[in-house]
Amino acid sequence: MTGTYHHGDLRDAIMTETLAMIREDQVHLIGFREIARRLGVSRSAPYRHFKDLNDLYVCVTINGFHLFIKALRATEKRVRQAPQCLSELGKTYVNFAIEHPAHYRLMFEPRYFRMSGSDEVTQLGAQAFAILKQGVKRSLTRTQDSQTVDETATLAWACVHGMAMLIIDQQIFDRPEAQDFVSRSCDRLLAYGRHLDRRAAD
Amino acid sequence: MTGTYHHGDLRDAIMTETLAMIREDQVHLIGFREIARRLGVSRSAPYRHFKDLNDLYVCVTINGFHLFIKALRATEKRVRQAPQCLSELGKTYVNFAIEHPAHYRLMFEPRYFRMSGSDEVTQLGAQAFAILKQGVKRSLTRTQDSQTVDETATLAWACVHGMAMLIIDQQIFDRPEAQDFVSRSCDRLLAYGRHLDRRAAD
DNA sequence: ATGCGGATGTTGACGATGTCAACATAAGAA
DNA sequence: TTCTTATGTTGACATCGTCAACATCCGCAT
Repeated sequence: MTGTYHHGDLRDAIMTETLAMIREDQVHLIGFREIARRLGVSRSAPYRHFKDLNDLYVCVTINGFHLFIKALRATEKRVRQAPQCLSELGKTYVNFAIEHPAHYRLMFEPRYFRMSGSDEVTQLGAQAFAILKQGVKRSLTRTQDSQTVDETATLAWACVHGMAMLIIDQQIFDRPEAQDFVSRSCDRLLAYGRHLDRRAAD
Repeated sequence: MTGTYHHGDLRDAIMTETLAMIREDQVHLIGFREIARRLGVSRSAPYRHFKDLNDLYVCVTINGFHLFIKALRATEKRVRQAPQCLSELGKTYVNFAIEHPAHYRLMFEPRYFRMSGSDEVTQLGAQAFAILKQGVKRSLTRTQDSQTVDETATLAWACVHGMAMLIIDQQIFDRPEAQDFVSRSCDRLLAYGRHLDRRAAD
């Protein structure tokens, strides 16, 4: 922070730059040498803060999961009625991907970054899925069969994940349009769920 | 083919090896040097057959799209009744991903391979989507509004793509179990579509 | 205040990669 | 046969991730 020798907050700067590069579709350029160059710091300075590239990715991914889980929990608290809650969880899910595309990619496309697994990441992913599953379970008032709940939750996950990927990947829509699409789609899928739930009573 | 100097069918062998490495989760190892090593050929022999790594990926991807479109068209012909046809198209879609995971990744996760776009690939992707969209359109007997058709097709795509990704990515299920899940889910989503279609008549 | 230890940044080195150019060999046409 | 073209090989270069050795700075105990 004094002259120029110490950067002051290199660790944070590296993580921020990484996210920026992912957002700007420059994943192929990511590397300690390039990041260091952009931050005006010598090539292996990053090694003082991260064991290796994989470690950097894991750290940012964990941050992302914390943000994600926080958003899901907030929605869970905000909407008390079960079926609406599920639909809102879906919107929150996809909107998170729209608003934090770089984090989302790290979290759900780890292969894209040649990231190898981490117990903490696995566990956070499970936590997030548990929230979604809980939402499904509460909205299926008549069918509480565990296998059905699991399968429905997986299907719900597939739908929101698919929407998220298509939107941030191919940029089919721009922001407001995408959010409208997501909102309508989640409502439609919810209506479907309720429909099924009723029929399951037969 | 004679002694050992000429390989005989190097081009094909390279593409096959590439697919094998993707299937075996060794994308991080893919490279001309490594592939050449595995095929017992010198390091830059592949350059006689592909301009560069990106070109290799594009060629394999194009093959994949041809297989994919063929499978979709076959289903389209096999099932004449509109709504069932859509559901079957969905199953065909996801089953293709299950049976050709490496091709599917190349086709729908181009970023994963640092693959830069190609007009031919884009065009083949559009062809595939058109088939899906046609299936949606034919099954929405009362709602032919173009925007609704587009949006529904996109949602359908998101659902099958999401299923495909979750299955080949996280290997949630093994083969037969996955296919059952897909089959049930596509039927459920179809029932949903018909339900909506009926309500749209109001 | 001084001086020392740990945290942070730098430089040199190594093996690996993608790619190009120059060269070698084989297959097929004339 | 000989010449052309397709295919495979080797050498070279810039780049990358990473480690080890070295330099500089900050904060704390004296």
